[in-house]
Amino acid sequence: MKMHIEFRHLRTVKAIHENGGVSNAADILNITQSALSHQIKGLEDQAGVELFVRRSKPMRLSAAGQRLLRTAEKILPEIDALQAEFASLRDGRAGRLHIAIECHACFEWLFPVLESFRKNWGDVDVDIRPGLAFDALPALQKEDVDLVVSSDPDDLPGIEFVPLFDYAPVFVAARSHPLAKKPFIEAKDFAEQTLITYPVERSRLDLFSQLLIPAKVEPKAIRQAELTAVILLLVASNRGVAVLPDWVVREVQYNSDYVTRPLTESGITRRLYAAVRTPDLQKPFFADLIDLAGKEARRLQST
Amino acid sequence: MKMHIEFRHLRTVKAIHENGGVSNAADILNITQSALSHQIKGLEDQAGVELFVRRSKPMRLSAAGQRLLRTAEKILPEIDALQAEFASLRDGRAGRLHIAIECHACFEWLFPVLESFRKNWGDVDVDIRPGLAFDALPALQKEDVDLVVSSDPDDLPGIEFVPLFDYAPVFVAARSHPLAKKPFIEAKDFAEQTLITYPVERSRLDLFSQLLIPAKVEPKAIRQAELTAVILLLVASNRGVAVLPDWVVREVQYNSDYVTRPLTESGITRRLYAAVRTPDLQKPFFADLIDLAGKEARRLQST
DNA sequence: ATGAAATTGTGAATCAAATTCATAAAATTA
DNA sequence: TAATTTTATGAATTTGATTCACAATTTCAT
Repeated sequence: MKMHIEFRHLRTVKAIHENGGVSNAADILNITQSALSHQIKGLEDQAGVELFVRRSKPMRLSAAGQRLLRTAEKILPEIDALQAEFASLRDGRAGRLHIAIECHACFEWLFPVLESFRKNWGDVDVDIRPGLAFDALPALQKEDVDLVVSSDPDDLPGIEFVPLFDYAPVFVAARSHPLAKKPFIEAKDFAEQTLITYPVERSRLDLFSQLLIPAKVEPKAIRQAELTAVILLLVASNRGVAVLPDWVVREVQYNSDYVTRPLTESGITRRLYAAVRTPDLQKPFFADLIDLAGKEARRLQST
Repeated sequence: MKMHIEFRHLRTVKAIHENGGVSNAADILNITQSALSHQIKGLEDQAGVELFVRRSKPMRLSAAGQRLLRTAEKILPEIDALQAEFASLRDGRAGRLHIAIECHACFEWLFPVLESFRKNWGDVDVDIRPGLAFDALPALQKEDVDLVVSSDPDDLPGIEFVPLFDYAPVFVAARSHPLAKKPFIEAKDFAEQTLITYPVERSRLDLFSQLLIPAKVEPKAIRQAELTAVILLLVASNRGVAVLPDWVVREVQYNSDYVTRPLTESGITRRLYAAVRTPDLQKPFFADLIDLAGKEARRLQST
């Protein structure tokens, strides 16, 4: 015996309870009284349980019926919420914006951006997803995430790279460090240095991809630190040197015992992109986020 | 545009997610792949939202689809639980046993009965419902409660009165009370007494219905107390006299400064009944409760 | 009380929609 | 590139929910 409870049944039971009787419920539900009668009979037959007491005329819920009502009152709002969310998802007021950041320092500017974003778009499900920094772009294609902050644009089908802002990776060392005397830093200068980096593979560090790998230079040692503040602390106390985006160093002034120098005589410039699926660019809250990100970036640059 | 999400859709989405793809899901659900394809298309059309990403071949849930999955995983167990409860309700392992007690002192023996009952019948929803002591029998007929403990059997259609045990309402007074000298108490003895009773209408007190109303005797004063222990306390300190079931006085020996005397020379005997709806008598846990109640009553009587 | 009104139940007919069948189209794997 | 797997589609079929018409109860009013 297979039982087939459907939403229709839950709505019926709820309506009968709230309006006292099948006839009234039928009016409310825009359906025939006969239909409800058949419906209830079918449900009771299949459940093998009496859902209503028929002693008195406007019939009432039995104990089992009341149990069913409890479930109905738990489930129906859940579905209504879902419908509402789909509706506002259709007209662009709601959506999901799960962000993966390849650029390890980007928390710094992303956080304030998301704060103001949430004020405008309360129905958008915002999240930052760390831990998948490696293959973020495949995840973007698979809709596991919705936006990737990256500085390595790639020509992928269905993926758009929107420029956010430019920055310069700069050399950071303690004021007392020998290299602090140089006006700019070159690849070979790193050969004898202990380098402090974020704990990511070197191909995704600007210093390596732009300078050291092409020049085939290897630092004397590499030490890794998770947090920007810790890196700067280590640098200031002369445990090594680092390369960080200029705006990071400018923003996080925990300590002034270090100096910054450009990389190479002309300086290196990098560009940060927001990678999104092409159709998502139409969605208003994506446009708004990218707009906000640009503003925040400009604010940081001018500090 | 009317959208029609059904349980079928929730199960489909869940199956596609868990088995990776429509084909596998179709096998699991014992349905054609074609049916699922149509089903999904219909759902996406009506919801106006893309539920799946079709870039790669075993197709995957989109962001919106994942939202739907969350609801599915919340709702489906709810329905499964309901079905399970109906199933065990069918074969008599589960049910509801909401008890109304007209007899105010009956908490005393009912509580230990329910304690052991719960051990045998964990799936039965047991409750004592105070506050509707007045029209408990109509509530029984309407299935608002399932058992009424009463000492006034009535010939109602569909209601059965099962005898539980006999008891004698006895007179209780302080040892120093003048009436303590009498071997038994008569109606006229109450004329000059302050009577302490439970706070219920007098027609439902044994003393009035069996003795005072027929004899047209009115006590000098009436004072009400909620708890048996308090009544006995008041009696012991000579604030008045009371009439209580014999087993209550025997059980609750808070204080030995009072004596009991029979009402009338021959004593009054009353019988307590469990009123239930006739069909419920077939249910095994009803039989068990009545059995347990009898045992407990006998235990009390022999104390 | 007794007819009138309202409420619920039932079988046959109807109608809507879910599923199947038979293929095609597209993607993945060997 | 062929073979296999996965998904999509249109027409036919089947399922089952709803309506219609009317019967059976119960409640309400006078």
